[in-house]
Amino acid sequence: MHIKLREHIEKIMPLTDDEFAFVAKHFIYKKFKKHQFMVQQGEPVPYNYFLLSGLTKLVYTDPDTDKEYILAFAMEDWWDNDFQAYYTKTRASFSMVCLEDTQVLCLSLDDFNALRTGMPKIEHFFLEKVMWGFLAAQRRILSLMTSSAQERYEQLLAQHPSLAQRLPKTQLAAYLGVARETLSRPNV
Amino acid sequence: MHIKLREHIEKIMPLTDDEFAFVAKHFIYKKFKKHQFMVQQGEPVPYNYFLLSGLTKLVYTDPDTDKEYILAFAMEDWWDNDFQAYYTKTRASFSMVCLEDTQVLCLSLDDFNALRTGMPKIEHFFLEKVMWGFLAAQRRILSLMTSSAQERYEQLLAQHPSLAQRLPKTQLAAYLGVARETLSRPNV
DNA sequence: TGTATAGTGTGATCTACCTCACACCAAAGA
DNA sequence: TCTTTGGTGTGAGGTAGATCACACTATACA
Repeated sequence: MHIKLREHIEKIMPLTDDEFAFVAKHFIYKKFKKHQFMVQQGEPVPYNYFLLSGLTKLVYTDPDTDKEYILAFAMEDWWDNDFQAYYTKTRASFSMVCLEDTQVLCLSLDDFNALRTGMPKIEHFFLEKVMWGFLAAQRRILSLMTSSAQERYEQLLAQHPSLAQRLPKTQLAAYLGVARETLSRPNV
Repeated sequence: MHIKLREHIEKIMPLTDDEFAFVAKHFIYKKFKKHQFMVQQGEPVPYNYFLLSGLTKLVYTDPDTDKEYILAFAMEDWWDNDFQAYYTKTRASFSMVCLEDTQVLCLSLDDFNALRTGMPKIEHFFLEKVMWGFLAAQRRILSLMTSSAQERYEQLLAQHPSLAQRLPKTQLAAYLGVARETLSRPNV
């Protein structure tokens, strides 16, 4: 079951068996059902999550309007979390919700820090991960500023066709920051 | 002159004199005049930049409309760049332009990699930096989705009053993704 | 097997914001 | 000193897209 984690890490940084054993023992396995909340807005965030299977969303719910804004989706082989709350041991600003049954490997902050100090190589891996996450976020900011709703929808369909198939339009709209109805309107 | 870099790094990770000497020798000093392009859209990006003083913008210019979209500002004690182009040795998608006379320390990609491998501790520093950059980007995405132009303007004034004073409204508007005129309209 | 519940399309308003256009003022450079 | 350039406010008109409302279909559940 941890084999997926190993493959995932070794895409960036090869590990000896001993090294991976050291990494693996810091993770614990959990499974969640569709609709379950892995992280709840307003609650502490004890773990960081690496998805083995399934599909999750990271979502901010406006307390006044109850409108949902989706910051990220995650599926197999992705990390997902309210990283800020996790990393600063504060309460979650977002919820992380299962859109399908989901299996994860969990990493507590203490274990994360133990990994970082006990095995400097792992910092290389996470630096790489976070850097690409940052660049993706920057592209999304640019896309929000430069592109129309329709264009952003088409970009999403082109870049993540699998996501678009697994998710209802309501969820895609909440990710794109547009009204659900807009995605059905005649294309200009 | 490198003292600012040392202070900057040591906010996150203390260094011995030897360690810092090793770090410092990978950087070279440069200065630029207001209006100079440190990075040019379409050109290679040989360096990463740590600002000692001054003010820069990272900007995407739409080739068709010539409209500017500002991804980031940077001032003293910040890093700024088209990181993707830098890191992948591809051509810049953005330009980096001086809005004031600016002094920087430059780090080539080879030197960056030499630092990372020669001194694993430095990965810790960059991981920390990039993580906070990622979280800031995520907050900006959320703000673009949830908040009106006026609200985003007020958030900016509240969070970065110094920036707002040093910059014309045209630049702030290009950062917020709104028309310049909107920032002058009666506040709702 | 029937009844909720989720997902989708479509029409009719409404509005925040863009665009264009122009006037005014301040700072910069010849 | 004059002239250019950069920055700002304000009006009028246009539009992408939000919002509200409803009908239709498919899936889940008792």
